[in-house]
Amino acid sequence: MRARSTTASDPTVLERLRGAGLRPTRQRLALARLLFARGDRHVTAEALFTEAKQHRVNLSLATVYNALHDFTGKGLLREIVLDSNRSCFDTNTSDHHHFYFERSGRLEDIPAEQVRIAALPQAPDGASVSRVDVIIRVDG
Amino acid sequence: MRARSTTASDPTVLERLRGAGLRPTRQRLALARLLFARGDRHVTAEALFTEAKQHRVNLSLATVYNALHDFTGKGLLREIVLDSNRSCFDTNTSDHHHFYFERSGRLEDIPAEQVRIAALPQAPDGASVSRVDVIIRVDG
DNA sequence: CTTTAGTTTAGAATTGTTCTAATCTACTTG
DNA sequence: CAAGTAGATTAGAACAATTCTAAACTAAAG
Ligand SMILES: [Mn+2]
Ligand SMILES: [Mn+2]
Ligand SMILES: [Zn+2]
Ligand SMILES: [Zn+2]
Repeated sequence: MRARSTTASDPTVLERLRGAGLRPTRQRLALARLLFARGDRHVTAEALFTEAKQHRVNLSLATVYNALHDFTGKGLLREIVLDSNRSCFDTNTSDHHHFYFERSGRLEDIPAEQVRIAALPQAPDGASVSRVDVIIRVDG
Repeated sequence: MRARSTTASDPTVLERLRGAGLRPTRQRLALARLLFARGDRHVTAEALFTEAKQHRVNLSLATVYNALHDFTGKGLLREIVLDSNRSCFDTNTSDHHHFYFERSGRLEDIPAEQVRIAALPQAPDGASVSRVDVIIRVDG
């Protein structure tokens, strides 16, 4: 990992943070790299913190929480609640749902098209639906 | 509250506990009365504890947690996860879904018939779906 | 540069929940 | 009924996840 190399993938991550109106600090850049480097991910604050340490990124757990919340606030991440006592952040912010493997705690995406909601009771006056979460809990 | 009055509604609650294979202790009876007395409810451990205190029912928070988990284990309640950091128990154990009013934190039932799931990616080999949760998050 | 508003940090504090070990009690048996 | 016992309750300690605090830092603006 040698020092803090400004690799080829950085410009993208940097633009991403700037575009969201977030200062591209060393810590945020490092976390954004870990989060968005490859494909969609579902992470926990603690897991991301551990991963950062493994990559020799020095930051505090508080910063990981700050970043996850800031990213979520700017729409770069989405928070998923599965298990009280542990929140999970999803790098896939498009409309989709989840399989939740209760045994392993793993999450797997389900494309939005595969789920169709037939009808809905009137979302009460002046109330707008902000999101529909479908979580399919699986034993295996 | 004058002693532990065996009111008219007790027999039902008592049978309910016995039927589930749970000893009808004073604390469980009191909590079951609060929970099942009228219509479906969504409660938090802390909220139920507060409610019990208001009704001059003396028990500890640990007992509330124990009871909620025991009841859930026996199928008398169902646990809903909405908000990391707070689990919520539902006295309606039939198949149904929820509106979640993010502002107020209130939950409202949606009958199962009103939601239809079109298709599902193969629930991986040997894995069985234990439950499908649909949570419609509403702003209002 | 200098300034400043936003960010990070360590550690303390809070919150929700679970655990422990002692005490109690509902129910069985005699 | 009178033990006896498995199961339940309890206070308080312990834990784990998360948030807060206030001081030190730093990106970006001037
Ligand atoms: Mn976590
Ligand atoms: Mn917690
Ligand atoms: Zn996802
Ligand atoms: Zn419900």
